[in-house]
Amino acid sequence: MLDVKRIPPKIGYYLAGFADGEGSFMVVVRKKDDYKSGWKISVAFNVSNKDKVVLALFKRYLNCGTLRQRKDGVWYYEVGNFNAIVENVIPFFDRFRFLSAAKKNSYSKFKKVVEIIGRSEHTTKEGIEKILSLRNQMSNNRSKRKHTDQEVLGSLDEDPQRPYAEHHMGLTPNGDAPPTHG
Amino acid sequence: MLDVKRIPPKIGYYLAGFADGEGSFMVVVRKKDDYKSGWKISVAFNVSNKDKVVLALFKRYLNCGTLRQRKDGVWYYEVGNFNAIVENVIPFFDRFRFLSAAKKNSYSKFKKVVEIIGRSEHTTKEGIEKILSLRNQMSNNRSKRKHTDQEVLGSLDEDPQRPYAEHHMGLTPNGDAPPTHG
DNA sequence: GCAGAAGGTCGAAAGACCGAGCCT
DNA sequence: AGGCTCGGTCTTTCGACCTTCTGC
Repeated sequence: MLDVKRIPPKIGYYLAGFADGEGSFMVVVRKKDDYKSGWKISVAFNVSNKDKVVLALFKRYLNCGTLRQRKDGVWYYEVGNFNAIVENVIPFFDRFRFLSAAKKNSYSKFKKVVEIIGRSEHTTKEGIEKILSLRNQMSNNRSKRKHTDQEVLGSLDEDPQRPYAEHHMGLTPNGDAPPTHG
Repeated sequence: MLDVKRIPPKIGYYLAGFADGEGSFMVVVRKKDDYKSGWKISVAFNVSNKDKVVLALFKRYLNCGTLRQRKDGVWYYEVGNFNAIVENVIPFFDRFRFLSAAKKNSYSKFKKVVEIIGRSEHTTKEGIEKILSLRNQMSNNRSKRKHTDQEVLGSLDEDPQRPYAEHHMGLTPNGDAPPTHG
């Protein structure tokens, strides 16, 4: 757990102000065929800038995340590790709070999604429905998304035990009869 | 003069961090035919954002400047008043300092230009040369500029009494012989 | 079956400018 | 003659996404 009391306030508030303008809290929804539900749901925090200095301060004081240079030359700081989001990122921004309406909004929705994932409900239909709803309420929604709610939720209605039931009815992968439990 | 001691540090550092990412210090060079030198030189500070909240805090705590909404919907905070730059903006950012290399650079160059203008040297050829040089050293230079150094400096070499001397050698605008001083 | 690191990219939101016009 | 405000807009930097790969 990040000890926010050890962070100099002048650094903390500065980074919070910087993140208010340049940062982004994301709910990531990706199609993954090897996932039971077919969807990989995660959260991430990122800040990008041409200048590396402030991003290095984020890495240092949040004590987590990765710093890389993108192909386009822009420096990119990102925390995708769920435990680090819970133990470091959230305690930081709960101490050094956002002031803009937009960031307050997306951050509070982000935290609700984190709670759902923390209870491992992001693998259930109900959890995913809640997460998609929260994602839609986020102010940073730019509608650049590839997968609509309908696409995600529709696929969840299928029986996960027989994902290709429609196409492989009555067949097992190797053509043999299904094994019994005995 | 802005009393920076009265600004809550948490607000001050937050705004400095925000300005590090979203703000801009500008040296403004505009063509003005009714100016003696033909060029109007000034400085300005601005911050823009879709969200109005933080910009309103700038106006409140810097206690100067204008806040407006552009045609494209983006909110725009700007300080163009020279006295306010000297009495409010600079004391603020001298107290709540920038951390990124890029902003430190452009801010220090900006202050040097302010000093030159403060001594009223921006009306002399030497002053304008210094200002253009500093403008070129600024990290926020995006080369979007309309007027090149050559264009500005070249026009300063001309005798203001005979602005088209090079092209009208030996000719007066009406084709008559040049008038004598008598 | 799930998570994280790393790499890549579109397009809107910013920055970073300019000119007119008003005021003194 | 010069300072400031308002109105406007071009261009690039980002925000906000996506994919693949690796590991257990």
